[in-house]
Amino acid sequence: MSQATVSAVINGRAASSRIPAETERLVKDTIRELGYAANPAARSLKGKGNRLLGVHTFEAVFPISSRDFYHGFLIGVEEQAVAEGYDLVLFTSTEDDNGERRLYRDGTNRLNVADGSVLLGITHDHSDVARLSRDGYPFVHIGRRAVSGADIAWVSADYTAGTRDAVQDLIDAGHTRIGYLGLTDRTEPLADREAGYRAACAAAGIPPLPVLMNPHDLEQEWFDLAIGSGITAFVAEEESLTDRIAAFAAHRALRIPADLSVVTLRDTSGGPYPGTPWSSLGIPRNAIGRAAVRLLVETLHEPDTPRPRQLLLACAPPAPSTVAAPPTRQGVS
Amino acid sequence: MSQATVSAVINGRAASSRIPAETERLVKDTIRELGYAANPAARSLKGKGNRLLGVHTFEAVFPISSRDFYHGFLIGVEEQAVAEGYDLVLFTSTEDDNGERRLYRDGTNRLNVADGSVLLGITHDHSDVARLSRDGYPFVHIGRRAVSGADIAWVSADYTAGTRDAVQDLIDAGHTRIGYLGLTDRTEPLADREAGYRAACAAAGIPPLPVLMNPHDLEQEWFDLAIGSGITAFVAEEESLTDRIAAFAAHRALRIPADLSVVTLRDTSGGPYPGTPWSSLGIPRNAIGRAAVRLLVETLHEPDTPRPRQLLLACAPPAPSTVAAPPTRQGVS
DNA sequence: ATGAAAGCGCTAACAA
DNA sequence: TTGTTAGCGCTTTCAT
Repeated sequence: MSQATVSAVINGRAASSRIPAETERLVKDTIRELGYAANPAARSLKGKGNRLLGVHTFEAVFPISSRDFYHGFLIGVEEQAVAEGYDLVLFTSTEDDNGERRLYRDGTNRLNVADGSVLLGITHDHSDVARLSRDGYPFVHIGRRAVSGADIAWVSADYTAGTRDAVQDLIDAGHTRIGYLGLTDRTEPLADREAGYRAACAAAGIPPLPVLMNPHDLEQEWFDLAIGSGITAFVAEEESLTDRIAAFAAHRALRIPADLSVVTLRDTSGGPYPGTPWSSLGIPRNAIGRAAVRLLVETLHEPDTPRPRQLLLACAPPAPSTVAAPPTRQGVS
Repeated sequence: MSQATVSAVINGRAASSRIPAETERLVKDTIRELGYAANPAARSLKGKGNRLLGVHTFEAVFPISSRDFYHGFLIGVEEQAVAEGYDLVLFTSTEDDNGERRLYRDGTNRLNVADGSVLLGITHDHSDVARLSRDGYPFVHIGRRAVSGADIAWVSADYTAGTRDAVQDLIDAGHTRIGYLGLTDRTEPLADREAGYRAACAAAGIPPLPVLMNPHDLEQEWFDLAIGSGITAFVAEEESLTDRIAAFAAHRALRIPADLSVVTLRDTSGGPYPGTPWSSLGIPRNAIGRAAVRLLVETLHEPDTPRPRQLLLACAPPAPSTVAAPPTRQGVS
């Protein structure tokens, strides 16, 4: 009984290697008795992979801790990893001295310990991702990421369609002047939302009214002007923005949604009043996480099979909690 | 410039290998330029370790998902792993056909991919753990685990002292007949709690009144008997048990804690009434998780340094929400 | 049907 | 100061 025989048995190649059933049983029994366990490092050195999937978050978060934007994705990633029989590596150690999470550090690409990785989070430094792609390392990004010169695999919510439909609903409800509130930081997912807004406006022939500002720069004066100009609904990229609106509206005794409709484009638990959650675009985090892992594993198993490398998953439409028909204008009706 | 030179530079042995600073810079620059990354499988084959710490949960839970008993431990584990510069492997794939999570499966000990592992959860099958210990694999168990013939490293809350003190507080409040409610399943952590209860009773010279039953076997009749026998306080191992007590007490119009004091020995978010949480023993989950990783990493770095391999961390004493002085008996005062 | 041997990419001892 | 070389434990091809 040689090394080769044992290897064949362990790898289920007993039959194809024409090893007699008796020998196979003997090997298995001996393995059990001795407590032998194949060294994963050695087999992975031989190019067999180690059934490890990495998870890398660009922002410095503890992936496990719950109250986090990324947590929902992670659950999906984990569920699918279990289903595929992979274990998960949480890359938590990749923070460099500047507090940024890097993929490469002093020559060692940490991700390499895993057969493939799921990347999530925003980074403005696309160079690491580009390099990863150049190096041929298998990865899937959660969230659309455009990196010039590289065909990045990603899975994202369809923010464009989701926003378009949400704005369309406002239009259907009778709104004709709909404000769009965006952050100054234009990452892909935010640009997608804005594009959806513009598409809906264009289709309905109403004017796009986008404002890109950081929440703390928004002033009551700006709000009063907007309302004065006839805006009856706001669509905002984030809760931090809608929260400002809620405050401004309260100052002017405007009720949400009776006097003003508000939709946020990232799902939240908060709302303008206790018990009233914001109407918000639902992000299918779990499904995205699962899809990312599925895509990654497929790529790992059959690298050469052509397959779509970018996946868009539909958003859940906003509940109508802070959306209503525009108020009937006094003196107009 | 040879392989050895590069290796020395990467491993920070440039100085000790007396490699000129110029060569070192050249190597580093080239590394950066080429995007070279040392193969972690190969270095770990060479016995260098791969800075991966495993996390294995015996119960079939998704380690990441939050509302879980284990989540608090996991956060601690993760925080300390980050601090020590290790990445985490979540072993999610170790479920066998019977739905049990095994350490060994068809000859391959999955844990071996990580330099060491943190184990958590209850298993009645100690054989895997015993074998792991015999094989010399470095691991730390979260929760006390007694495995005959093996000196298991573990970190646990000091349930014995915590329970003792909690019962002592009841005694100090004037209770002299204190019921103990336990599950029929006697795992180490539960046995520890019971021991603490018995110790407090013995010290105060009051009778220990333990009852071991599953929640659904507890009947109103039993409760009435207990109250009739003069019991004025219950200490229970779990919320499922105190919930039964709350129901029984409600049937007899007994108020908690005015008529009956109740303490649970595992922290919970629930309580007998909305807004009233159970007085419960606080488990320092985060600290336990951190301590486990610290112990594991110490063992990894200095296997031969003698150190305590079992750690007990103090519990937080119960808040007084469902604890009060016993009612003054009618006709006695 | 089984065994011998090469080599995966690295590290470290040693030779030059 | 740098290069050569022998493994680490496994898989796999080829010879027996």
